[in-house]
Amino acid sequence: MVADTWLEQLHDNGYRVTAARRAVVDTVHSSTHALTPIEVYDQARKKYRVLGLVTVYRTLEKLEELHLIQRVHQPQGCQAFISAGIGHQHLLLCKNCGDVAFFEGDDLDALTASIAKKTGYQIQEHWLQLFGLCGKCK
Amino acid sequence: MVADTWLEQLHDNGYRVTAARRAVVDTVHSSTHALTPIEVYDQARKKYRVLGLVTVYRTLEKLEELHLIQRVHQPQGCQAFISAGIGHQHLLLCKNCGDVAFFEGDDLDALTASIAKKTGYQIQEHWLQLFGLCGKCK
DNA sequence: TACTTATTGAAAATGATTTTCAATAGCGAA
DNA sequence: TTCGCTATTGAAAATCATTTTCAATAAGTA
Repeated sequence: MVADTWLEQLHDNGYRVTAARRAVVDTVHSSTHALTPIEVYDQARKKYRVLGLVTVYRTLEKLEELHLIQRVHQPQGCQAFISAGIGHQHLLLCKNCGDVAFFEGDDLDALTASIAKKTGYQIQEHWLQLFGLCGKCK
Repeated sequence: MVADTWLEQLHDNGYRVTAARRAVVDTVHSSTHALTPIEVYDQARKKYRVLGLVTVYRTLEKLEELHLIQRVHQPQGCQAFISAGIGHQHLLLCKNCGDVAFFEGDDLDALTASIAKKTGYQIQEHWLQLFGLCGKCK
């Protein structure tokens, strides 16, 4: 299971690898949908019955801190999480089924330079997210 | 006061123009920072003492519905609102002082075409937000 | 001016998230 | 392998933001 990398990261950062964390990590790692804490809880409990919702919150917090997962912002809410991807990536969300695709290769240098000039801001970061319909839903 | 436009819009859409709504509209309309409901409440109460927090929530809801304000997504949270701007605009936020600038003229057609081809998605919308330091803070 | 009814603020209800706490279990050291 | 320290656990309680309920009030039209 590739989720092992996440467990290693937890361990390497001084966190213990427990059955509860394994269930949460497996669930989030393997999902192509952004999951809310409750959704993670429901799915992870199939793997580890006695899991508590509190532990889901605490584990998501640590995974986010280690940049292994990221919060997904959507019109309906911003409580869902998905894998952080590797390197500088952005998200593309299917408005119909909620599936998430990653992409990279956004070159916004020309745009940010122009905006910096116009606004007088020094631009440091950008958030870019696309919405549409995935191959199956369109 | 230019906020009159927003009051007119409320009125034209069948909503009544009340002292409470005037206070909320004035506050949000004149702010260059994204404000949370509580922040709006605190500021608007200086203009209208008996204002209730519930009315702030209800008024923000209507302003958003009329596309006069928009929700601002940030790492610290997504409860803040700011004027919606006019036409297709994006936000540029100062990480230091929280000031918000608007910009337009993002041409992402080439990017979205390329992403669409790679991912098989049909792209419909994009969210773009920049972070940096404003002229004063940099 | 009068009347209809949208709007109000307070209090209660809800829902999500966080804290508290005693019991348990990881995992490094011996 | 066993031991012991202490991070982690789940349940319950606490907190925080937001929404609903409701009777009193006031906007705006007739």
